[in-house]
Amino acid sequence: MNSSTRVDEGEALWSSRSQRPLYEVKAGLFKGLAHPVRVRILEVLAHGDDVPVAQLLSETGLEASHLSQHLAVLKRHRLVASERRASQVYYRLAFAEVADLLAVARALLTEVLDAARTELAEADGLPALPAADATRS
Amino acid sequence: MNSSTRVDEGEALWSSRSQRPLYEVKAGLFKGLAHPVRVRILEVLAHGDDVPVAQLLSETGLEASHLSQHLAVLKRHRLVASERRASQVYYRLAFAEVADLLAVARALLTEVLDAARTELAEADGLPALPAADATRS
DNA sequence: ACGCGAGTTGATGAATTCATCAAGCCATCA
DNA sequence: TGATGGCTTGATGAATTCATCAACTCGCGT
Repeated sequence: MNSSTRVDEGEALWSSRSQRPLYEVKAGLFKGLAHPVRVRILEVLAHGDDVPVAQLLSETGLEASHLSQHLAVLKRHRLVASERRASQVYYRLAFAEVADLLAVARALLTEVLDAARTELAEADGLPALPAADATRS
Repeated sequence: MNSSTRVDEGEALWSSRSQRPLYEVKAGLFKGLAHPVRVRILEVLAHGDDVPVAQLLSETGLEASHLSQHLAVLKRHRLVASERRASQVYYRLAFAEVADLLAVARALLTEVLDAARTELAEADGLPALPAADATRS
């Protein structure tokens, strides 16, 4: 990756004057979502609002620092927001659209996986299976 | 393009029996989208259907092999499909949902960028600017 | 003030992804 | 058939992202 043009990581998505082409910004957004742990976190947040880190910790079974790093990435991308109340920190999606994005992604995935399954079946001359539903998660 | 430990890349999204947790698959999808060039390509494809490589080549100004590599990534993720007619190769989105995803991403981005802009303005005690519209691309 | 629990930050080596350059295929045309 | 345009594939070093550990900050109870 071209080092001179690099303006990323630190500012992640927005880059002050936003003179950056939108497709770069968009790619940055996807990069922020491009990790299993982060997707998991967002999905948990998409369900219950204002989730304490402790809960994320137990639901994901991750080590605190590891989880925290990913939360930091999500925060840099402004996909989540956090608030400290008493001794605990609570996280939530920064925008409802984040949940929308996950939903659309799931819809697309359903298509893709389904098509792939069908293709494989055809290739093997097998009948298509009843297709497991991807309604949840 | 390593080969030993790699379980990814080759199968990208679906992994045969799909016993892989959905959030991993989803992360894989986002990974496939996580690059400026690939976003650009998808946006071009989202507009005109059945685009010849030559057009992508000129619209992006990329070197042929570079473009091709990204097209290959998109194809592995099954986001695009290609077809060879005579001497040229044509690409198109594999599913309409891909365009949906891009659209939702743009909507989210609008929110994020807008919020960020507002925040910055407030921090500087400046009045919010008229906000450039991100309707296109 | 001291000790802790709850999280976050920093540093570092390992694993991935990128960009580039050199070859390699496939049609089409001379 | 040999040459060419139009793409794709492979290989490799450079740049990034990840996972892990250790150190550190913030509140709260004693």
